[in-house]
Amino acid sequence: MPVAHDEMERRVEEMKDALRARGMRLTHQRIEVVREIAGSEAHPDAETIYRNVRTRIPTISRDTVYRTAATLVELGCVTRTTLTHGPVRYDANLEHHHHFVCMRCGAAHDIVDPALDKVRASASSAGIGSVETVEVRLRGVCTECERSTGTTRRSRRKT
Amino acid sequence: MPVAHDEMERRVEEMKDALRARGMRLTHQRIEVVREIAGSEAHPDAETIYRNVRTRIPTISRDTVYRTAATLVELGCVTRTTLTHGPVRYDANLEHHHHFVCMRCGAAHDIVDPALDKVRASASSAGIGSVETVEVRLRGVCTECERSTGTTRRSRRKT
DNA sequence: CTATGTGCAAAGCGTTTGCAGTTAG
DNA sequence: CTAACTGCAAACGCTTTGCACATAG
Repeated sequence: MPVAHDEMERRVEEMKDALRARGMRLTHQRIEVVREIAGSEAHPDAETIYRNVRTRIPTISRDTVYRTAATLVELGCVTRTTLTHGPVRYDANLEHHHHFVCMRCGAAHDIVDPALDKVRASASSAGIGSVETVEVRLRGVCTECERSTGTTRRSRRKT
Repeated sequence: MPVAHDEMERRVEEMKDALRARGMRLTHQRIEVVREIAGSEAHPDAETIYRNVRTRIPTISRDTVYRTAATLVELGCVTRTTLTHGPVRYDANLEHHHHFVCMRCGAAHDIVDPALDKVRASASSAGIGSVETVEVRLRGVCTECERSTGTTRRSRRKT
């Protein structure tokens, strides 16, 4: 499921501004990687970004994807997360949200739920440290995989 | 913080039984890896297990650690988790629990809190899939790192 | 004894890095 | 123009695998 057009454009402009503010050049490679990350809700990994951008810039290299993604993370425009084992995945949704991860296909869905946001470090965490963020991770089987029992969409290790 | 002696012995016996039940041999290498995983609450990675077991069996190889850990995961005695970026970490605590992860040193603490267990898939997740497990991840700075501001205990990438 | 497990070394995957040529500003 | 960026290839860290020897049962 792609990000709504307006939201995507907003994100793209924000990232471009951040790059410019750092005095970094807006090369067409960078712009396409930015568009790819900003426009996806699937928390894509570097390989997926690379594959998709390659349809537009066939000469782009994986290195540029990795470097641009790392830059966006540094700039705070994107977060890296390890939702599944295997490659790091990039998330352009900066709103506070939670995740549902399919144990069969590895697909990830954002979950925005004010009820989950209430989960706060309670007495149990006292003495352990100071909590800065709370993320709820739901694991299960996505509706798509439930329908096609047995078949896996992508070969990604579960958990 | 090590696991309580009795609990550790219970876990060790459970794992040995599971290995026997599968017709697998209880080699001294396997037993030491089992003891190491069962006795740690720190969610150690393969390298840490390897380093510690090596003090008892100097000739053990990393491969055996990986293989034994993989076997224990298959047998359901241990779970693999990626709490931080970097190496997979093993968790011998099968009780339902949550995690606090220090963003500075990467240390992980188990959190058992019935209040957190109440977090359930609410309306928001409807239509996404069927939820099987819920894990709450708290991120922040552990008390130890708060005390020694600036210094990091271990060099592990945060988040 | 003999099937299983071990250590070794080599390969695998995802990712990072040094370099020389390329390009945005 | 020239500093910044790219693509390449090589290196990296973590993990898995094929093989011949070693050992638990």
